[in-house]
Amino acid sequence: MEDKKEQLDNFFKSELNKEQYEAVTSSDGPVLALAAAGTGKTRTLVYRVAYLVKKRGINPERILLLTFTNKAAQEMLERANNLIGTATGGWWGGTFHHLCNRILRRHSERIGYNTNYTILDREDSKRLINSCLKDRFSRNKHHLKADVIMDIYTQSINSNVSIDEVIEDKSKLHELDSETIKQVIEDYRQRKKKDNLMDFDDLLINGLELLKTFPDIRDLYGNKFLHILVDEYQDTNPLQSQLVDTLAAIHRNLLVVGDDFQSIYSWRGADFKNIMSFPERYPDARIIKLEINYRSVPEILAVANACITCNKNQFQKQLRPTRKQHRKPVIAFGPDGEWQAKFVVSVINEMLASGYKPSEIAVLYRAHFHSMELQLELTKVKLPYFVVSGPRFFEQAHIKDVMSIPRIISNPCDKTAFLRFIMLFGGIGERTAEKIWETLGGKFLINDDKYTSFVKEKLREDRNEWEKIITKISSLSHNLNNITEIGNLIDEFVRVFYDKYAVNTYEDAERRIDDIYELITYSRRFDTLDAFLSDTALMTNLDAETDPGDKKHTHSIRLSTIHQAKGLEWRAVIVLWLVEGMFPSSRSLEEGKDDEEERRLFYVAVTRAKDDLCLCVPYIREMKGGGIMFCRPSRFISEIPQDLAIIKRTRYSLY
DNA sequence: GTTTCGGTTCTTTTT
DNA sequence: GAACCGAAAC
Repeated sequence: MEDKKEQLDNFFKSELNKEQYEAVTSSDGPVLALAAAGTGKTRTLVYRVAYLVKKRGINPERILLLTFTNKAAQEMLERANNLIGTATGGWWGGTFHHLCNRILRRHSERIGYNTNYTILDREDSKRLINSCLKDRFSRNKHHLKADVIMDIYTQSINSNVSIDEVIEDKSKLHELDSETIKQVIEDYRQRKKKDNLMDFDDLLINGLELLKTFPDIRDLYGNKFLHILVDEYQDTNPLQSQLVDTLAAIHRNLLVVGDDFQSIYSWRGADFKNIMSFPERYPDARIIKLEINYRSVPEILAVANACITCNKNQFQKQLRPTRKQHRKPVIAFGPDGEWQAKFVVSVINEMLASGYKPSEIAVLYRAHFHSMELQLELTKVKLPYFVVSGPRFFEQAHIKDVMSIPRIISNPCDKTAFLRFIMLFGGIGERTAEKIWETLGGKFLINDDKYTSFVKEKLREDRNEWEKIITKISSLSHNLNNITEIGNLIDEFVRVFYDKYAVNTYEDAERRIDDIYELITYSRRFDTLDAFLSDTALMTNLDAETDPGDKKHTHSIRLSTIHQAKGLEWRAVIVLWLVEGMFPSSRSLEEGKDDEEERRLFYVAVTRAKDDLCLCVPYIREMKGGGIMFCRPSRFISEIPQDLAIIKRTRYSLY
């Protein structure tokens, strides 16, 4: 027995460096791990989980692992399971939204919500705000945009600031009618409550409210989670940190991991000072610094270190290399986007020829549209690539179209879904759809006579198709939560109606129909309709979330925004469009904001690379009107000392 | 009064 | 490409 324990100890010692070991094996109480890029942050978390279960005998159900994406949580728990040796279920891991959803599905009745509430994604929320706007100003012109209102609302919530303050802040730029905005936001709030809807922010607010107002619920979860681990702590917003503090109040076994250099979500309310004030909120916290970088060659780290010293408001620390000298990063100057695309293709070809696998190469950029030319070029030369969530899978029009059916089945008060569904049929537009909803009395009842005759009257050529769908839905009404039946229903809907609709509406109907079949297959992983709906609503992207063993992932070059590259690494990283106005983006510098977050973003891009880093700097940008614009190289390029990089000009080869 | 269609404008980052 | 707006077509 003693032997085994010692073996276990030695195992952890041999697998980790001194600081990692300290974090992994720390006894109870709060711990702050400041982990610079590539210093084994994930490794530390994974081993911590394994240590708690294996060495300390903690039941996995009593460990909560909060991460930035659901995928990250999945991966970590999988790796921990591998370490432990046996697959253990019952883990609680995922995003803050995920956690809140899980809690709310059990207790939301306490705050006046049915437990089968529907989650609104951004587009849904926007539509709902728009409809609130219309209700209030039916005829009168209103110059307000739903986008603006939502932005104000979200910011106020995520930064924990009053709506007035947000408006005042914005009013420095544009005059805003604060009374109207507040009215519309209030309408929006009430509509959500009445129709049993929650937007992303509501998940956090309501989750927190549940914990704050009901001591029994707070104690239930406070007691349950013996250990709480939080990844990417530098990107938590006030709401999220309150959630953590509330949940950790009883046991106080809290391990947070983060790096202020990599805080890139301030526009979502995140503030890296949150991580720095951790020791004030937890005076007994142990602070562990991880600075030894295992990922990148020294030449890349030199560029990263040079970059971040230009930020004044950071807590200076150095990345210490462990790897051998390799070669310097390349900065490539050339004419325009077309050149860049061709150059990148030639670089990739060179890398593939020298033995790199496609999956070891990533192309990163500031905004999705920066990769347009490259995508065309890659397609042309038939290099396999995949884009990490341009338009997100579940936010595409055709997916939302078919998803509207399960949504109204799950929550008959979901007006947005109902309108979307009924307006697919020719002859029914916004006006008619609203009237139909009124006839129904704000709730979808499949066999309501008044409503069926009304719809039939309005329908033009799709009457038969509509009847078939309705019959199918009502035949299902006893089996509502059965996911297989729902899959069959969508299948039938496509065959009877949507296939034809798609062909008439979209150029790429075939691809879209394929997507829908993929969706049906995907749905079969879930046990219930409700689980399917809430998981998909919280999911970013089907590609990013499906198993990494997928062919697409192992044989393709990855194209992604830097934001979505967070936490990942590749042998070779190519960064596009390093010119002023694109990166840093001109919008981020508006309103007198400083450029430090953009620089942190650049730092994140650089530190993703293990062996090779290539920064592209075209000097001509084609504008929308067809004109061109000359660009200055990004300040992040100018800030790199000349001797740290190899400068290339207008050539199609890397070395 | 409604629906549909065509033109215009904008695309930072995301749970 | 897709959301929004105004004008033609039903």
